[in-house]
Amino acid sequence: MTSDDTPKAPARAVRADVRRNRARLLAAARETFQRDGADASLEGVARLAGVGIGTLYRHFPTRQHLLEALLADVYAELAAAARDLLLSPAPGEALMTWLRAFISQVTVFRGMAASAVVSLRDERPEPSRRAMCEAGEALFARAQRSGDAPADAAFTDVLWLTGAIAAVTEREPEAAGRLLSLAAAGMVPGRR
Amino acid sequence: MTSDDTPKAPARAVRADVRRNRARLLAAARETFQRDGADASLEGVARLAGVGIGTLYRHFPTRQHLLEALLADVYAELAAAARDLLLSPAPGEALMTWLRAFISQVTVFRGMAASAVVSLRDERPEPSRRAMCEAGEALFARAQRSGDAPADAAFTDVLWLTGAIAAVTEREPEAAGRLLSLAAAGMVPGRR
DNA sequence: ACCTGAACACCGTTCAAGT
DNA sequence: ACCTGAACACCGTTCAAGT
Repeated sequence: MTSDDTPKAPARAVRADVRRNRARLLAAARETFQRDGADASLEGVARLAGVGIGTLYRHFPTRQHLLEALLADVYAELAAAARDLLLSPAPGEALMTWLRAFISQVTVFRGMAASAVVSLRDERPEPSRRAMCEAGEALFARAQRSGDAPADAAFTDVLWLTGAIAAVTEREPEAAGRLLSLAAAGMVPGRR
Repeated sequence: MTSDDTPKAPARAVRADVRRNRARLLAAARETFQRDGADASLEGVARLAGVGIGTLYRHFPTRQHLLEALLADVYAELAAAARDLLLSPAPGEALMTWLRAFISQVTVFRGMAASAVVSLRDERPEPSRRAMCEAGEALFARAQRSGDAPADAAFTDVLWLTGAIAAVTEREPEAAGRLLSLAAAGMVPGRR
């Protein structure tokens, strides 16, 4: 935030190191979690990244921090997808397409969806998640206006319910599709 | 299964011990899990039950076995509730009441609902769960016949979805109620 | 036949020492 | 300022010894 960048700051080289370590840790975590699930050994992640376990903890104090860093990329993509879908003509169809994408993206590895549900409950903003929620909410509000989605429902609940489906079906896309269709059409329609 | 019970079998006294240990373990697990959640230390459960850790493992080879033994009681109560509700006049209302009871009963402690979802996915019969599913299915079939529930939906999916809601809302009854209402009425009604 | 608990294995987490 | 990895703590699980 300093407006003048005097040449007394030699923090550049160090920063590159830190950033590279962070990137390596994220890549290693992605690879490890895809193979062993979100409960994989963090020691293994650090080893694959080529850093000490202490460095992992310095960057990501908890496993959930590491998982949310991976989710940030997913949320950014989903935000972009929601903005694109806002241009499509059918509001209900567009919302459904986006919810299917949400489930698909958030079940890249076992345990990721559960982590996403936790992150969605978190009160603090977190930029990429906030962007996704805003874009998704616009998509949902349009469906409400067109009468495709219930006027009295909250978008946060829609996303929560969709996350719940992702979390229980995990890597069974057909089952996820069935449960999403069921929740979309209604288990006991006509209920308020 | 022997039709003659010859007096040569002195297994009675031992059996009483075993059964008492099992009962103590279940009571201790219930108490411990209610306080610390389903991921509580099993060492603590054994200590509270007054038995060695080896005895716990002899009775329940995995944590999930222990949790499913606790769930068996819940399932038995839910089976009875479903049979009672089959006598009520409004099929849709009766189904909703039962699904609410399911969520409530299966969220007695943190982590119980996740265990229930796992147990529901299990292929093997398991008497009390089978009884609950049969009674619940009758309730659901009646709602389908009266046009309150979709004809093309499977009861196992309805229960799975309800379990998912229980698992993510856990000990927040208001949230569970909202998500259940949303899934009942439909997030995007008119979808197939 | 069942129970016990010491022993083993494994993992998360911290922090003193190093660069 | 950041990194390292040994050290500590804790827990799940087994199994030889006991009753």
